[in-house]
Amino acid sequence: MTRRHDPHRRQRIIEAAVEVISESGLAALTHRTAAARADVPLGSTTYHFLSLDELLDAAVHTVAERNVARLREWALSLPAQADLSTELAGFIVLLAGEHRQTSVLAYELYGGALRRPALRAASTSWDEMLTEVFESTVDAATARALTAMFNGLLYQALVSPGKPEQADLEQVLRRLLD
Amino acid sequence: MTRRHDPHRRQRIIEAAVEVISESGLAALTHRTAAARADVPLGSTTYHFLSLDELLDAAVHTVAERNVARLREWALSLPAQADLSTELAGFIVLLAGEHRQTSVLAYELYGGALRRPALRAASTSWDEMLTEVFESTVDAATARALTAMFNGLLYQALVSPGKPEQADLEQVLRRLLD
DNA sequence: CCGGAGAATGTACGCACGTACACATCCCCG
DNA sequence: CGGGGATGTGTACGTGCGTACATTCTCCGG
Repeated sequence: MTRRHDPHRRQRIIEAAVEVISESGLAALTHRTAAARADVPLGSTTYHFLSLDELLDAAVHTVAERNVARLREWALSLPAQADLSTELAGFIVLLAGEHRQTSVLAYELYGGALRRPALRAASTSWDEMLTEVFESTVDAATARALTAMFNGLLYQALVSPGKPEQADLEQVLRRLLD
Repeated sequence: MTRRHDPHRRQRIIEAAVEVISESGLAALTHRTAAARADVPLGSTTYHFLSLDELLDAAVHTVAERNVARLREWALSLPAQADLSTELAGFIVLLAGEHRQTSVLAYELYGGALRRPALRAASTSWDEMLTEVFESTVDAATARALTAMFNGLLYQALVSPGKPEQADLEQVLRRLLD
């Protein structure tokens, strides 16, 4: 039962922390919730992470990396002659639906980054990747506009009850892209 | 010294709570911080508010009302033939500069609203007022696009160090509005 | 003018938290 | 193969929190 030797203990704790903040939010992460989730004793989390902030940083960094990776994959999977408005509207629907939990956490991080510099890298890397992706298709100013608009639309989709309508989103995006 | 009778005690506590969350964030609001800020004993906050959530709700409601009022005032002060891109860029600079504290709180509320339904009304009312203002100038879909973009741009301005450049913002906004 | 209802106060309780630390265990290398 | 450093564990301490509540005070209506 007791896993006395566990070479991946540290990584497992980070993974547990990611699960906790994904499901229950940043405020829910404590040494105890992470330890319970990872099925390790309390002392283990304080041994591997000198402070709770250090654990939070590791978890947030992991989440940010995965978000950016997902975005990159999506961009690479786009058809060559794709209509950006259609594709982006579909991506928003996907992120607000199937990947809702991750997206909610992303915008919770957004809000938190305004007061906690440690979280800033996560939101910045997301914005930079968005702009980078868009700049391969449109000019720099439009890419910046699109990044801002994408974030605004995705947030609205997340905060509103019910599924967003892809057709509506597409129409709105066309105001900028057509 | 002891103010045994105070007809506006409840309102003063709400005001203190607004100050606390404006300066130090949502997480900083406790019965004790609010009481200290209002210069009343701890028992006073628990007497006037059955729970901390009730106090938080009152404070958030107050903040949301003021934000919406400021937005309405700004809209009414616009010159008749104003260029919307220029004016909006200036408004973003103003909100990210002089009114930074309030704006930071607004987007902290945005993030929090995703997990705490009690905060949702605050972010929703802001979005609705924005869209309402824009619809007096542009069509509905553009207004929605502009609301999303405005929020995205203002957030970026808040999270980035240094003052945003009004000319840059204006150029980005023109991608949608021209 | 006085009594009671509402307002105000101070204290206390129980809980969850971050962190520290003494002790147990394990692996690896000399 | 044995010892030492890294790893793992359980417990305890101090703090700040939300909340409850008995007590004191203040005002005002009859």
